[in-house]
Amino acid sequence: MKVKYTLLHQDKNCKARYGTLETNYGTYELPIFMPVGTQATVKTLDIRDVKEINSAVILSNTYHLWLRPGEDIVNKAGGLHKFMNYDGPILTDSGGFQVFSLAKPKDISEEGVKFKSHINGEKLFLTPEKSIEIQNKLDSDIAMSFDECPPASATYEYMKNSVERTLRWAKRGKDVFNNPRQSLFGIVQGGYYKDLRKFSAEETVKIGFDGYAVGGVANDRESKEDMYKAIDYSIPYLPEDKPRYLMGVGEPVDIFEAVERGIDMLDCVLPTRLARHGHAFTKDGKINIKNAKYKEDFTPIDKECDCECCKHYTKAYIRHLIIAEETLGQRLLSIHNLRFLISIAENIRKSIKEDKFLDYKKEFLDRYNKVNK
RNA sequence: GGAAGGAUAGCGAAGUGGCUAAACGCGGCAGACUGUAAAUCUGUUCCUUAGGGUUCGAUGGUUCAAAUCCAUCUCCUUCCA
Repeated sequence: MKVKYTLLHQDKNCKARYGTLETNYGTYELPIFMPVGTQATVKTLDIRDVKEINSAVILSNTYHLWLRPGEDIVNKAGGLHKFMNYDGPILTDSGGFQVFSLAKPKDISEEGVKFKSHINGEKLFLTPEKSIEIQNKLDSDIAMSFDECPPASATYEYMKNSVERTLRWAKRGKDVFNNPRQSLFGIVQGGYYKDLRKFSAEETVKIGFDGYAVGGVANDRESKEDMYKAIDYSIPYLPEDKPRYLMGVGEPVDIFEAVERGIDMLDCVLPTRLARHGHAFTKDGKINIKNAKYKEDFTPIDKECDCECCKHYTKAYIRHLIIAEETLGQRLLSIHNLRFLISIAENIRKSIKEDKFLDYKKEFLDRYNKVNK
């Protein structure tokens, strides 16, 4: 089935929305934070860990699975869900982000994008049709349109051409799309140019998708204000009855700012990457567990947190694990950081239903920023 | 008792007359990370009141100049008795 969004309540004081998303694997409340599992695994976690933290949708990546193990193998396994033993919704990114992270502007043509494999340097060519065909085979619940994700610093002229090409790619992808149980989301680009965001959003909606994403954000060390503007420039042109997904964001503060502007879904590698690098979110700000001051700190990372890491382990122990490069440390911190963001999303949903989103946002951020720098 | 090799910053290890407060690695201390080329990357790591000061086992020499050459001593490793 196609995912179905139902708007149940909008906060009286801002654009924050509470709703539900019906999927092949049940109905979930939005807004949600979605963990990233690029290579059919949320790094360091077992699928039981992922369920334990009350995760809903998880991400995977077309580009990575295309290269390894190959979409045909995943297809033979019975699709991505069976392959990775996950009976919840999966969203696959199209490889569009890899256009940003792996390809150079000169490698991008009307037909598609030339890549050099990050694994062995092999020359690869990915097109909108190919991306969709791979995603159809992977059999995720939500496929993403193949887009160019240009840096925020791109010139107006570059961005305009890119937006127009991404629209043509979106159309081409939709035309070959043929998996009846899968949904397809379009992606709004346009950087921080108001008119390009509007144009991109309106034209993407004209093509018609099951949901809409705001992309091209948080990829160029731009200011947070610019990033929030990009959302503001895009949202007004998106239909109310479709889910809105902000791609690749973010930090706790960004989740609040995005939801306040009408975003329903977010994903980010930050919680798991920070975890692997020894950083942890806490209600009193982000901490670096490797700091010497935690050497003899026998308290949990966040004593108010309900995750398996905080219930059973101390900072001193996790610090030891991370410094000794024991993978359990990375796993425990990943569980904690993901649970931290997911529980924020839970509280956000509750607050929107009570028209108290802005109160919750202020309460959370006042405390989070107080000690943090 | 004899022979050979060695002793360099917290550790390991380069350096064999000036460009050396001394490469590099580890360890230590910090920082970055936003649709994952990311268990990665960056900075820093003798003291300092920032002008300098004191270093390369110890002491004494040679030299304009020594971690680098010479002498003696101390300790370590290996080999021969």
